[in-house]
Amino acid sequence: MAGNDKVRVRFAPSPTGQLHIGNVRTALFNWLFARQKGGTFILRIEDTDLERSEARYEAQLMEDLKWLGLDWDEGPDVGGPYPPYRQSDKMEVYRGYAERLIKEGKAYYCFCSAEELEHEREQALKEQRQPIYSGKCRKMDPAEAERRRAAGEAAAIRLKIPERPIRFHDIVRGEVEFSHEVVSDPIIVRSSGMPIYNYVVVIDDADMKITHVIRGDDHISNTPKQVAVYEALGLPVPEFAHLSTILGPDGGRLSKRHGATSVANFREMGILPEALMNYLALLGWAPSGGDREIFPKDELIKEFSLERVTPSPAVFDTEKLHWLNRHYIKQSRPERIHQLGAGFLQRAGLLPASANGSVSGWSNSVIDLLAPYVDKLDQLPEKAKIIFDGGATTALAVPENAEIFANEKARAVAEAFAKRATTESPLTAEKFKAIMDEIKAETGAKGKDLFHPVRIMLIGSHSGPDFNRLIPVIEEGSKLELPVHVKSVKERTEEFVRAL
RNA sequence: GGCGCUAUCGUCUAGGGGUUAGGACGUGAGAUUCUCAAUCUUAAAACCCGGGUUCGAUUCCCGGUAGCGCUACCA
Repeated sequence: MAGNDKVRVRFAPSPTGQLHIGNVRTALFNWLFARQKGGTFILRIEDTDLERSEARYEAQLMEDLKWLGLDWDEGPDVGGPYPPYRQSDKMEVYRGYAERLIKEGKAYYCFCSAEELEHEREQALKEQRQPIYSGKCRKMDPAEAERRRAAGEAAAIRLKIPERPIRFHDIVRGEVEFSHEVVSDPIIVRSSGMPIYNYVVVIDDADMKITHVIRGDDHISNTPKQVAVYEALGLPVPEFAHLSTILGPDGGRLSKRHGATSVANFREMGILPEALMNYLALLGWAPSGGDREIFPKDELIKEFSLERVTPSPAVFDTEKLHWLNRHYIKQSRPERIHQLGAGFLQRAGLLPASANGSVSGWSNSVIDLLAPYVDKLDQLPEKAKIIFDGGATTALAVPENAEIFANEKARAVAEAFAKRATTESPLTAEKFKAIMDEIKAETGAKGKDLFHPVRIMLIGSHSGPDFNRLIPVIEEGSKLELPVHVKSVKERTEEFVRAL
């Protein structure tokens, strides 16, 4: 590969399901590499597996990539100089190349039936031999093969693997070598006429002038077959970079049993795209020095380098993702968090589907109050219980709270507060402060002894947001027409005193 | 089974023939705050095992072990 060629990379997913986090990481590394080098990032849809491919997944996948902030320069939707960008639209091309390989004696027809092959395979395994193709049809006279084909016999097409080691260069792993003895003559076209992935991927990459194939390391064992296809076709072999696998906390492949695995999952959880991007970039890559964690998109493009990608597999760490997400929530423009947060509260049935002026203004202050407490935005409804539930009546059922009220002084504080709060309604932050000063003087309680009982009365817990911000939110909410009534300070206090 | 890839704190990683092996998440402690969260300070925490090369290996080489992947007319 000439070093000064313009970088062209691709992300080539199969539309067979939700976009997995491992695949997105592959997309991200391709994209970062392209953007940094001023190259081209291509989206190609690999749908030769007609059985499993679905159009809706293709649309979903593009949406997910866009959400994350990845854009492509060429693809099935935007076109480009080397169409088509969907394999199912390209069958004739694959067929043409296959015929050429046969004519040149680099591939041959194979008439072995699936049952026959399966039997051979089992036999080989039983005898502890390498389960590779016997090469039976490889020796067949081409004229004989043509006769059988003309007679209507179905045949797959196999590529002849040359009898020498196959080597390729991998940016992440260095030189990789496979003995030809472990590589079967691969089928490149099924007897049905449908070409096979290991074959079409090469043709597509070559046609699209891909310079760097960056993909998951589950493809590493397929690479010698693909290199053989490049060589048979006389096409330049690109650079490879095989990215390590993302593992679950138990060391197994990250899968559904570990929880969220698709981009859609993370979006629905209220993970911000920039947090996910930052986190994913740090999985298997680190900047020189390795002492920096926060990387917004632009910084990532600037700092990223394929040479610094780690070859070892990485365990997905939700805690660290959450840490980054909290960081980006704080960094975000408030309006953005207001909008996203309101969506979560609406879906939880806490806010009306369409909020008018005063409700949406209030919703914003609720979100401002609670957002600093969440790892991800879908925790907002749970945190909002202090506003919507109040918890005054159930508060004493919590042993920790009951213990606090076992103290005479705490009861005195509660009663003193109730006396004033029920007459001063609605309560403001200023009046609240004045009341607390009075109670402090009257009961002699201060610090935790003073504030804990009051907080428990109001939100059912001795810890929570600053009173100065909490009180106005409660009082304002109590005046609004909402799907779930927000109890005023007065209501909460009265209810609590009755329960005491 | 064969082949391949991988191996630094619990996790993500930096580093590299001689280092107090660095940072981050998480965890513990402290400061601050009415409380919690946040923030700041601080502590504990790692070079898989065995050989070889070397004056000296965690670092280079070989082997083992473990994990993962591939071993399809799936992608």
